[in-house]
Amino acid sequence: MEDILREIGMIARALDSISNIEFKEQELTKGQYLYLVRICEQPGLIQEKLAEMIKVDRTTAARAIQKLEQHGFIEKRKDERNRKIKRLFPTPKGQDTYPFIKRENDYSNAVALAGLSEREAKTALKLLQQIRANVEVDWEFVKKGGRRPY
Amino acid sequence: MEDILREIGMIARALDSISNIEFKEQELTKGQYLYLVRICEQPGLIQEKLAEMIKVDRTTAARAIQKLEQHGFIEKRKDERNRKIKRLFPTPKGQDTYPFIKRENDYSNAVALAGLSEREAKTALKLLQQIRANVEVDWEFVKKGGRRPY
DNA sequence: GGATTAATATTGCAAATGCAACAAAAATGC
DNA sequence: GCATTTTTGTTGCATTTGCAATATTAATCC
Repeated sequence: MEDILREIGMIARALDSISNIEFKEQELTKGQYLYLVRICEQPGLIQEKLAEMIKVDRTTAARAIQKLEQHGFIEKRKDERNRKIKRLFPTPKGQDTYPFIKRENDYSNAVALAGLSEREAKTALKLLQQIRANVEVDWEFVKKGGRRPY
Repeated sequence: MEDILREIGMIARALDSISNIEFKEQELTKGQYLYLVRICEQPGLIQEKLAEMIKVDRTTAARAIQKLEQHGFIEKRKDERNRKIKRLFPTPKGQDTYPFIKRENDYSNAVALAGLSEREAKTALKLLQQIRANVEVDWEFVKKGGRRPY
């Protein structure tokens, strides 16, 4: 059984750490870039879905989003149809920040894939998508209090 | 350019979240399992190297290790040759906890690889190892204050 | 050998993270 | 239509996380 967990953990922490350092220039504190890019790409998203996408606790997402709002990167708008939800939209400031984040992420991605052929990169993406799909089932199960048999 | 960053981030956060929930039974708080497994597998390790292995800030590692010591999972021993370093060793309690962590990690790994052939799993590991090697160069560079050109 | 630099460890702060608990609106069941 | 459950959002509290700054020993440079 190949142990891919540790590799994935190391890669994720290293890249996240790099991003957090580099995004300080944009006045974004730890983790906020994760939320902002997704809100820019899918305006109107609600925070519950965003937490699911990112795989983070609901309350963590709530506070990160609150900070983004306080610092003028995004705004929350009430929905007339459904008074329970608040839709998230980037402000002009948020939209201005987006290209910077995208460029940094693209660079990190290129660094990560260095030395791999086009074909290998495609394979990596495909395998990772499958792994992610597998893992998110368990994540939702355990998050809701489920107990895994091992 | 395939965007593997987000997939890796999602997978890592989901698995880490699952582990943190499941290891509460072992009285391990957030992240501590990462350090404990490695100390069990490489007794005598020093905390600086451990932080590098895990890809986490030195001070974060310092405090996680301090907690593990306070709760009796590991102990720090002074080195006679080099008075600068402290070597880390699991206590009997730590060693008792190790198999539980290993079993959980193995299970998560199996879940992650579900639906992949033996060959695909091997490929995934190989690609991830390469990606990790690529990424750790930049991590160390940026951690030391280096500025990446993007 | 003495001065400078690097490696290792620690502490002070400020901030993010996440569980528990709560609230309110919507969806579902009968 | 009403009771129950689910969805979505928030706040309190304890904890981890990480940057900056400091201390101490070891290693390197002339």
